[in-house]
Amino acid sequence: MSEISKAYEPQSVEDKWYEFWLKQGCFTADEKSAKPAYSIVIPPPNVTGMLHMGHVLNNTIQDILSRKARMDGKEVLWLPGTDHAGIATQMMVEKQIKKEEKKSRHDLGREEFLKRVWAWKEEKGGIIINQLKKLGCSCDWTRERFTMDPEYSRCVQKVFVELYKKGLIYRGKRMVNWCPASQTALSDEEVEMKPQKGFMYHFRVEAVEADGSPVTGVPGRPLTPIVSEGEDTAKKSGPETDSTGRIWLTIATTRPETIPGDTAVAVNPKDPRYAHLIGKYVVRPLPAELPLAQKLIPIIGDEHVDFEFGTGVLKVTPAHDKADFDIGQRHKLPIIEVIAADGSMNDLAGLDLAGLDRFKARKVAVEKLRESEVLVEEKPYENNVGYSQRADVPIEPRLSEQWFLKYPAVEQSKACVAEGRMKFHPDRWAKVYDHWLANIQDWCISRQLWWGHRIPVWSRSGDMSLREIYSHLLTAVVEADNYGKGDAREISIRIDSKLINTDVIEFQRITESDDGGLNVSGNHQVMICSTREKISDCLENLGWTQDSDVLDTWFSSWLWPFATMGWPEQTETLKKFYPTTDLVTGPDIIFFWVARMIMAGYEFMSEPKFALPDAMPFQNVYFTGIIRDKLGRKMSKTLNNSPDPLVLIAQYGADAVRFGTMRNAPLGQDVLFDEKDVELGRNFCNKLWNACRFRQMQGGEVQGEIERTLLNPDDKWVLLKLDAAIREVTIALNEYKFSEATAALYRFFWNEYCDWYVEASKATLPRPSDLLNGEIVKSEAAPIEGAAARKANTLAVMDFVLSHTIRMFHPFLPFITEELWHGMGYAADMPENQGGKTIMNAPWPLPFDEELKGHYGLDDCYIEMTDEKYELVRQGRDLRRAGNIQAAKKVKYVFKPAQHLTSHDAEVIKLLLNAEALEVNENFQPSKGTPVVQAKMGELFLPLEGHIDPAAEKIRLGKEVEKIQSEITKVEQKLANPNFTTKVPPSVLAEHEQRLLDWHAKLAHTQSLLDALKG
RNA sequence: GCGCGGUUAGCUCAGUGGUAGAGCAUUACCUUGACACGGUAGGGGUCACAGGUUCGAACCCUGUACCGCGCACCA
Repeated sequence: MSEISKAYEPQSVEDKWYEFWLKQGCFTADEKSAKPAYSIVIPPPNVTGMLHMGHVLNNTIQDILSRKARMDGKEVLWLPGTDHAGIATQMMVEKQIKKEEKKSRHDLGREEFLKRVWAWKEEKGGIIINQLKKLGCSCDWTRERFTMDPEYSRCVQKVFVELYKKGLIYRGKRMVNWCPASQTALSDEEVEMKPQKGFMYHFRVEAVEADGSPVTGVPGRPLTPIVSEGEDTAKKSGPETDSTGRIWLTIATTRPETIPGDTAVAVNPKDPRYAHLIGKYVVRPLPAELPLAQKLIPIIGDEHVDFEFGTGVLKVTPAHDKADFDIGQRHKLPIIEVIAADGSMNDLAGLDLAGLDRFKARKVAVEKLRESEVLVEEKPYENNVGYSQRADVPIEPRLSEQWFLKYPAVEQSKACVAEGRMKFHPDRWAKVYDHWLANIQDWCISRQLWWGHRIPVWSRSGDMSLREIYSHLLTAVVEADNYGKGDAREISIRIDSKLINTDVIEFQRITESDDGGLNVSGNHQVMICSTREKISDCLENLGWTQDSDVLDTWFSSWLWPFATMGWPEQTETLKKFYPTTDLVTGPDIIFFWVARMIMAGYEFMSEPKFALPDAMPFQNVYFTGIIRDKLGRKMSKTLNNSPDPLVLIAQYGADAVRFGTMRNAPLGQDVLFDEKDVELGRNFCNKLWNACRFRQMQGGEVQGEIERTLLNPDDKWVLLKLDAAIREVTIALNEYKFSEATAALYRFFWNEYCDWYVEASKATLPRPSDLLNGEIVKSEAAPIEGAAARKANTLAVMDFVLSHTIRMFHPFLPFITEELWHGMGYAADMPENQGGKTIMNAPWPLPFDEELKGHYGLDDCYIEMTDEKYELVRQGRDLRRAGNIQAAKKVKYVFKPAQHLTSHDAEVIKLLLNAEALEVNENFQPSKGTPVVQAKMGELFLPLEGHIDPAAEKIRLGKEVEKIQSEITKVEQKLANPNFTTKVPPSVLAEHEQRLLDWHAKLAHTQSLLDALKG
């Protein structure tokens, strides 16, 4: 670092070193290494995603952990990659095609559409990876994975087959969460409940006998007037009788558009108001055009009905409500579907509603009820409605044929966290996790999308009628077990056809020919395919068609920790790096991803061949906070409150972005991001840069050896402070407290090293003006003899502190520290693999042991002594201000020491006070009213006749006396309490007594000064 | 409804029973041998509220209020 600029300029430095690291293979993990392993798998970002502040937070933490582990001498694997992100990516490409070509994916067809998505992926897939590189992430890019890589896809297939064979995966017609916008089923986790303002509608229906004739002989209250104002209908509910003696029931609903799908009304059998009507019928008001016979639906009794709620009468729509579906099953009710897949009403909804969107239909249905004078009331109502998280539209509970998974290894997954073998940080998430696991429902894993892993199931519908397909599941599953394994270039296809009572198994073989083609042989025919991907073609030619659905994205990412490492083989990588050490992720995907990965780990890594004592995928999970803007709002595209990290990096440097983010990211709390923090990071880098620049300007080689006999108290002070910082930072990092670690480093480096030590060091470093041809010719601090040695020793201490500090900063600030490590010459001092090549492999600083402390005489008393000296300086500076003396004005102080003062200390005090001179005089007799401060070391005077402002001095001393007195009162009150003096531990008592003495002494002194001034 | 966090300086947050802290912002002064992306010194707090335990509570306990989050959910 011969030429060093005044301010740190990150841009060129960052690119230079990142390229260096890559070229040198510094990030590449060696699975054969003898070093202990440390591993992290990245939470794979969406392949087409762009880096946002959440990624910055997340990946900076992972990088800090990885770099720290390397410095601890571990063999580190940080395995990167991207996720195909089914719905998100498909939606993005569909939107693009719509915009550019005005076509839907159906216009293009499945094959063509998928080509487009792949093309999109090829184009955009590298972006986020490059952005991570800009941030400085030390991922092993040679092992980058994508969840739709061929090898990864085979893992997904194999897992599907295994779970299917175990009976954990099944197909069924069930109520699912249907997203009418993306037209696919969703898992429960993808549904977000949101409060929504709407209306509660009350309408009445007539109770009739099975033949449609009026129910008679039941007394009831008079009919409620249509639209009662300001009264609570619920309280008055119960059957009502009109003037002709007909009986009416009032029903409350928020979804009148589903009335055509009602197949019963339910009351609680214990409800005295209605129980006697069970078995009768009501006339369903919609669709209006149906003949009476088709409008009759039964009144049933079901415990599910809460008679406190609404009117106590529940309309039952089995096709469009989960709870209603269950009631329908219990009572064997017919199911009438009235809402189509796209959220519009179908023909069964009747002439008035058919074709309308569900929300439009709601309004029309209300109108119809009003027209036929059965609408009793319409009042504003807020309830929770499930929204599709991705498309942000209300989901529709819908009956459809889907694939489900009964979660495997649930008990093991619960136990590993409950028993503390796997640790969550902060640990309160363990409770959330446990609660979720205790209540999980089967996972709906099929999606009606095109982009994703297609379900590896073929069915041969052939001549069967549609009805038979539903009741007789017929399945073929491709087994990929042996696929791609060494020389055995063949796979077997097991066609596993399940009828209700019989299993028909046909067995076929596909072998790979030398030219890479595939030969399929079976009991029927032989065919040749040109590529591996043509398996499905073979099957289709044999009369089998593949399920058109794809798997939920999370059904592939739950395999991430081992599918990226070569599973199902027992690879060297798995042997070395599984289970991974740490997982760093946001709590928002604790169920989507973390919990499922744990289950997958236990399910698929428990095989004996993996020889694991515990198959869990990671040992620690660190949950980051959610990153918000400085007003506490979530960052979102619509609010436009999310800064582009790359712009910040360009503006402030990657280190600044990292440092600013980490400094503000306490464990377990959301991060309120403010660009000010990045500015702070930049300022800090600049400070680090300039502190090194100062050292560099003193010239000379790196001073390796510290001569213990030449250490002055300031040296010892800073070395002890360094030791404390090493301890503090190391502990904080071990506990994942990144903001504490950065705060401790910041404090040590800025407030201790720069503010005090560097300033004090100037006492032993001659000014440029004291040098002539490089020789020290003049020094006020000491005789010329020994000055050069003292200077060298100070530089040695600086080099020691800086080389340790830079290393501790490296995980946080990788670029600037690498630059300084080399520039300052510290790299040259180290063995090749211990930091000689790169700071990445330099050893993490260890706290000093007793031997080292003893050797250098680092006794804690130097902290105390030196703190007293600095306290004196602080007070002396205050005198200057109290006397209204300009900071730049050189003044002379007089010090009356309590004990002997070394010439070194005198020089330091003089320098730190920015004094023209410091006269040390044990017998100093100040003139009356000379400003003075009293410290443990002695009294410091500022004898500047003519410059003192007696009035200002009086005010200052007056305030001082006041403050001291209030402190005295506090302590005296405590000591006056007999309970205190008798019950308190002796050390605390002694400390209080000493404190009181100190305050009294100070008071006496200050008071005398004040009196002198007055007199 | 159940559960989990939070409430400390203008802002963002540390602070596990014994003298209330940091950064930013703010005020005054200062371009002093590296750093104005800097230096020095200040001002600023009934630690949400109410009880309790204790010689002593920001800290432990109980309750309340408000903010945030998760889970469940009634038409």
